[in-house]
Amino acid sequence: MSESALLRIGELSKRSGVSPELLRAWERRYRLLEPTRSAGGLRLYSSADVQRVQAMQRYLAEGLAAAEAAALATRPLVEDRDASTAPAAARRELDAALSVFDEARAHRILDELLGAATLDSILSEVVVPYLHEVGERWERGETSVAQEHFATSVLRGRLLGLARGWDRGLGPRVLLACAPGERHDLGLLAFGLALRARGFRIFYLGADTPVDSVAGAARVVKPDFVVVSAVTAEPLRSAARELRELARHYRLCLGGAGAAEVEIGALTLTGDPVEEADRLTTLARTDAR
Amino acid sequence: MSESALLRIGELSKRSGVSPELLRAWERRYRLLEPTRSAGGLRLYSSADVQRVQAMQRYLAEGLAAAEAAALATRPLVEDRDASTAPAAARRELDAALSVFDEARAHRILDELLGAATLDSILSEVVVPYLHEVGERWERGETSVAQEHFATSVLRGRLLGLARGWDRGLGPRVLLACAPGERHDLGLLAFGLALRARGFRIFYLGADTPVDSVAGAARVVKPDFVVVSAVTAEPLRSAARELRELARHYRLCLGGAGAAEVEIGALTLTGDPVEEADRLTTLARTDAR
Amino acid sequence: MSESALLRIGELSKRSGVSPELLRAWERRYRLLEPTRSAGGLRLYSSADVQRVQAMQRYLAEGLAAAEAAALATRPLVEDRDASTAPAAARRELDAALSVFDEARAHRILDELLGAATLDSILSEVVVPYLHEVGERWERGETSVAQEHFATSVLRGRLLGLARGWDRGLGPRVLLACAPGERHDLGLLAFGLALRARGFRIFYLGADTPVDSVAGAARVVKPDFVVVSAVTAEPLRSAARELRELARHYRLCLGGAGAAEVEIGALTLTGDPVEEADRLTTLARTDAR
DNA sequence: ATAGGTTTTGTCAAGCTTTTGTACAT
DNA sequence: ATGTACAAAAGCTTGACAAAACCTAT
Repeated sequence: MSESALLRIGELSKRSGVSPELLRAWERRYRLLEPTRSAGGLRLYSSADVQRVQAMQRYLAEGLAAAEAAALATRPLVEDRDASTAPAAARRELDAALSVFDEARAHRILDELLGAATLDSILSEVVVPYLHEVGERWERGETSVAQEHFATSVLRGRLLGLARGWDRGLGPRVLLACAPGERHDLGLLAFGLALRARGFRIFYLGADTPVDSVAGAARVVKPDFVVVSAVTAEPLRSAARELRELARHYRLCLGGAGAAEVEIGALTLTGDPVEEADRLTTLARTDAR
Repeated sequence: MSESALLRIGELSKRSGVSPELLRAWERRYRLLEPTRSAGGLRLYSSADVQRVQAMQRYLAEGLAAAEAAALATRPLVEDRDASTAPAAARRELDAALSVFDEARAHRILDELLGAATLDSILSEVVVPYLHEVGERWERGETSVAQEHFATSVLRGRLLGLARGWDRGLGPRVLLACAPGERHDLGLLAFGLALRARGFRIFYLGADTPVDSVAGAARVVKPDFVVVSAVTAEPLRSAARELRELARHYRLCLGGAGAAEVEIGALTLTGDPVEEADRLTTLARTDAR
Repeated sequence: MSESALLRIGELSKRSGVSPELLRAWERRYRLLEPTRSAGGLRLYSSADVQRVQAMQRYLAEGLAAAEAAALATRPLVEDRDASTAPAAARRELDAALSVFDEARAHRILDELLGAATLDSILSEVVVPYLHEVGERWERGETSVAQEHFATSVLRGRLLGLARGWDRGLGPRVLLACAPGERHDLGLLAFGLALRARGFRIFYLGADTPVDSVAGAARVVKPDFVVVSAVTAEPLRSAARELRELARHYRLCLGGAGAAEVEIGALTLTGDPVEEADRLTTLARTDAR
């Protein structure tokens, strides 16, 4: 975009789609814009002004009142740097600690993260990406099983710790299990935590659970949703028939990367645990009506 | 106890399937329920009331007369909190809670135990016997995989929670891993905790770890002891050659019931985790001299 | 989603699906919402309000009466996500619970913390700061003796529970005692726990212990380190002569804020228990060589 | 189980104010 | 370009109302 070019009000209006009158009104009422003036008194807008107008429009589109939108749009934008690079840095540090079996350091890093960020962001920006990374390295033969086991065990301990008491309360019940043969349960655990943060009650069966066993648990727990997850499609395909039967009695969702390629008429939750938790939340909300 | 959600009579009726009139009758006749009242006089039932109604229904289903059923349902559940008989009772309660997927109650029981007893005694008198019991029931086909998975997951979470940071300090280093193919890691975890309580530094790789991977980890960790464990003999036999090789470089111990029948010239730790931890402690102590 | 934006009632209504009239009714009747007002008197809702509305809807969907749902939704429950994980928040909650003598809630908070964080971080970011806070409030006369006693005894119980069996094992022995006249032992207790987490064996004599008594215990225990602690300098000064004598036979450390101003040729550990525990660990490690 | 009265809770209306985009005169 | 005016949309308060859910007592 053009850099330090100064725009007159007509041009700004054309670019932003906001009428000149309104631009002036925003300036007068909320001090949204701070144009310099030409010799003859014409307003000359800088690129900062352009950005503020765009921000203003975004906020308005979100439904904020003009006064509120303006307040946010004029707010000096900083912070970012920290918030955006911190997770990546934390992930690297975590990786370094875990790959040399330094559990204490890993815990220190996780402690700091838990103190500084929301659980959601830790899950989707540290834990899940880290798991992916480990998985890829594993495929490339760059990680030993021992390292992977160690890292997994440390993380599982932390996540299960955060999970304590996640079956209490009043929200909808969700029964979670990995498909038979599936050993990777941490993603599902992360999903469970994200759901918990949204008020669901979680019942967690963990890795490698036969479908009939899930059904048995469901009869006791009476869940509103049942989630069966797998990283590859194979475990889900093998169990397709049983899963369809399960879907007749319960609201079944298939989770994990493996769910993308399977078609058995159940909701698939393939993406980021936190986002998928949001989806399930809205689903549950509309259901409740 | 749990959250102070108070229900009105309609909701309690819906949840229990008992008509409001009957609920009021039970209250009037047997004082089964003790609802508080709203400002306007509506009954507000606590979770204790909910439980009493459920108990009442169970007793009625057993064929007791209403008066009898109510008498039993209102009786405060006597907890023989006697510390000496506690472990057995706690195990039973834990079992009951976990087999109906009641995680919150399981945690309460474990919390009380941790508050009242030493970790050693909890491990050797509650956790380990409980694991055995589950194993046996599993062999007799009395437990579903789901129940076993659920129970295991809850316990693993607690034990890993207690393990947090167990690699720090000054004691001898111990590297723990299950033999390749071995999936039962909780016994090994318990052993690790018992060792930790004696000052060892623990490095835990968990279930199903290839021996060469253990060796790789050992090169980094430089442990004073390496423990490889299995519940049956088979995984250890299959890996016998590699284990012998491992034993040439490290002080190797074989753990778990499977170790009893294997002969590869390593120290076998077949018994109770706590006792074996004591054995290893004296060994390490004499070593140090 | 959106940042610290303030919503007007229409937008909140659109987002939550609750009519403006009802939102106002909930505010009026249950004080569910606490909007700020614009200059002209329009309601401006924060994200906290949004969350309360969502919680309210969840509870309603569960079948609770509106009044009950609102009561639950207004009270920031511990179980609700990040409250439990962020140390600062946990400290506030703990404070709130203890200052109204709600022991059960305090225990719940501590349970969750123990599940979610490392003991180290709990000690240095919750327990110790909380003790400081109580101390300051006490000086300003804002806390009653009863509150302070209650809080102290609840915490002491928990910490002692964690301390169980901390004298066993292989690590260096540390004898801990408060100086004669010193009644504040919780900091020392926290220090002991941090040491224990690093593999030391702890022998704890508690508050107000005469120095010759410490010496007597030391003859039996044969500690590698003796730590005498006090919050103010006075108790240490009064006992200076005896302490010097003690330092001739044992490796003596002075702990607590009071140690800063005393000069008797012993290592002083004035800072955060966890950091000081780390210092002592490296000291012990180099010693061992 | 029914009858007759009460509480709770969502909804609506009337009358007035604030906010905000747009229009117009200078 | 500026300043004022204006009107539609959105909100505010007060008060009332009715259906659903509950109460007690017979």
